[in-house]
Formats: sequence, C-alpha cells, structure tokens
Amino acid sequence: MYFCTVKPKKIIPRSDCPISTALDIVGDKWSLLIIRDMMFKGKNTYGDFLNSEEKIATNILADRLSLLESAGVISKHKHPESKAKVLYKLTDKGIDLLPVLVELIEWSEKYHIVHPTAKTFVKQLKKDKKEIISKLYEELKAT
Amino acid sequence: MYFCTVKPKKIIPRSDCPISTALDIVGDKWSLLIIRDMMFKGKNTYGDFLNSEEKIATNILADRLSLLESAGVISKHKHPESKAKVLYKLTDKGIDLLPVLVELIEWSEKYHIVHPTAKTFVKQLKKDKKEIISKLYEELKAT
DNA sequence: AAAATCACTTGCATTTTACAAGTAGTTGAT
DNA sequence: ATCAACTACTTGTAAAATGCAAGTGATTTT
Repeated sequence: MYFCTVKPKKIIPRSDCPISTALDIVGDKWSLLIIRDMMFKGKNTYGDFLNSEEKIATNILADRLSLLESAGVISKHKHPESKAKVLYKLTDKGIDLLPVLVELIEWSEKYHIVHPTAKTFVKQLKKDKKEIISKLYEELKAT
Repeated sequence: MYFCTVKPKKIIPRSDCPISTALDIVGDKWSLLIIRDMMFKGKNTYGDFLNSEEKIATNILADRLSLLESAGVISKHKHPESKAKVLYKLTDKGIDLLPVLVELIEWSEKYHIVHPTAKTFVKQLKKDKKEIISKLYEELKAT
C-alpha cells in the first residue's frame, strides 16, 4: 500500500515556530524511538517495535504509528515475506530526521551514561560527521 | 542562587540508549520550547516563558522548569533588577542542545509552513552552518 | 497604604498513558 | 483440513499527566 491508511489525525500547530511544529509531531517520549528503531536497528514491523527494550505499550505504539503516518514521516507497505505482516518504512521526511537523532545522541553521550556502542559511534562522528551522516543517509534512501 | 533549588525529581532512564535518555529529559511538547525561548529569544524569567505564543499552562511551566533544573539543563539565579524575579539560565548542558534545536528548525522549515524568520535563518545556515552555530554558541556562553 | 507584579501552588476536569486482555486475519505444522 | 501460534492491531480500565481557573505570599510600584 503506497497510500495513507489512516484518516489523518489533525495535528493543530500551536504556532508557526519551526521547533514548535516539529514538537507537535515528534515531541513525546516514543515517536523518536520508533524512528530510531527504523534508522539504526533495521526494524520495520509492529512486532519489532513492540519488542524494543523500552517496552512501548501496544495501544500507544498503534497510536504513534498512525500519527507518524499522518504526518508523512513513515509509510505502510506490504511485507515481502508475509501477508500477516506490515512493512513500515521511513519516508524522505522521516529520513531527514537523521541529523536530529545524531545530535541527540551526541548530546546524551556527552552528559549521560550510555551504551558503549553509542560512545564509539560518537567517537567516529567526531572524526568526520558529514561523511558518516551522508553515508547513513544513502543507506536509508536505498532501502 | 547557584545551587539546585529543587529536590531532584528522579528521572528513571528507560534504557541506556542515548536517544532514550535524551527523551527522558526533553521528550515532551514544552521543554524544548522553554529552551528555545532562552536560546533564541533572550527570555529568562517565569513570566517571559508564560507569555510565549504557545501559551504553556503555569503549573506545567513550573513542573518543566523544575525537571530541567534537576536534569542540569537550566539553573536559577538572583535577578539583577528585582528580588521578585528569578533569572533562569541555560547551563553548559543546556547550551549544548543548540545543535539539536538547529536541526529541528531545518527539518521543520523543509517540510512545514513556518515563520519567515525561520526561512531566512535556514538560508543562512545553508551557507556555513558551523560558523553560525559556533557564533551562537559563544554568545550563549558569554551571558 | 493600596494596587500591581512576580513566581509560583492548588483544585478539579479532561486527556493521555499504561497495563491487561481480547480479536481477526495469516501462517506453519500435523 | 485443522489447530496452535503469530501477526497487527483494538478495547477496557486504572493511573498519571495535562489544561484551566483561581488563589497565595513576597516584592515592587504608585
């Protein structure tokens, strides 16, 4: 299905401030984790997201997926291996959140106790961020 | 007052994922707007934040300020002009959220209808982002 | 001395979230 | 062909967060 499957839930922008309109979409505890799963962990089904270590509740997951689809950040597709599954993909708009996530990672790594994997990733970033981001970007576009 | 004025509200990290721990602090609709006000609009008092165009509720504002202080993102100081006022400042940790906000602005400008000011800001960013960010960074550190 | 301003707090209704259980379609094994 | 397991959800309900209006006590202005 290459069309939106939900009657778009109206997100009413609180203002025309770009930060505010961004937060109207991804300003919560879960949406960016779903996007993280798709970007960095190759997850792309409902069950994948459910099983993430932060343990999102199933009704919240359904709600966020529908919101993100309405906002044009993700899209639903038929799964190549099973009719029972739905394949979720990042749209271009979703992929363009990559730099936001990268900056969040850098910030957190600087100030919090995080997984070692994050530390090595940030170390690589310090060397040539532009190259790493554009490489990740191409990979995401490709799939 | 150069000390924390709140008994730190325990934020329990959901995981050691850096994105997750970041969202534990700023993953909501309001926190980053308060930080935006301090970063880009020179706001630094309770009343300033209350009067922002998105109209945060006063109890929510109080709660977020206390959470952000607990998380070490902002700090409270005596106001130079009045004992009735409290001066809120970004800490280094707070200032380091600048790149996150900048990426959110760029993303939103690309995909949403935003204020003209944002459009010109993004145009400047396209020319030399690094320079602009480090200049803003220095200004924030200075005050 | 009174009125206005400041940074909040309190009470309450509404909304959102979390948790548990259930459903309908699909798949894999017998 | 049948049944259990898996898939993507939905539903019900309790708990928590949010939004709104009004109030409080300290300070500042008039």
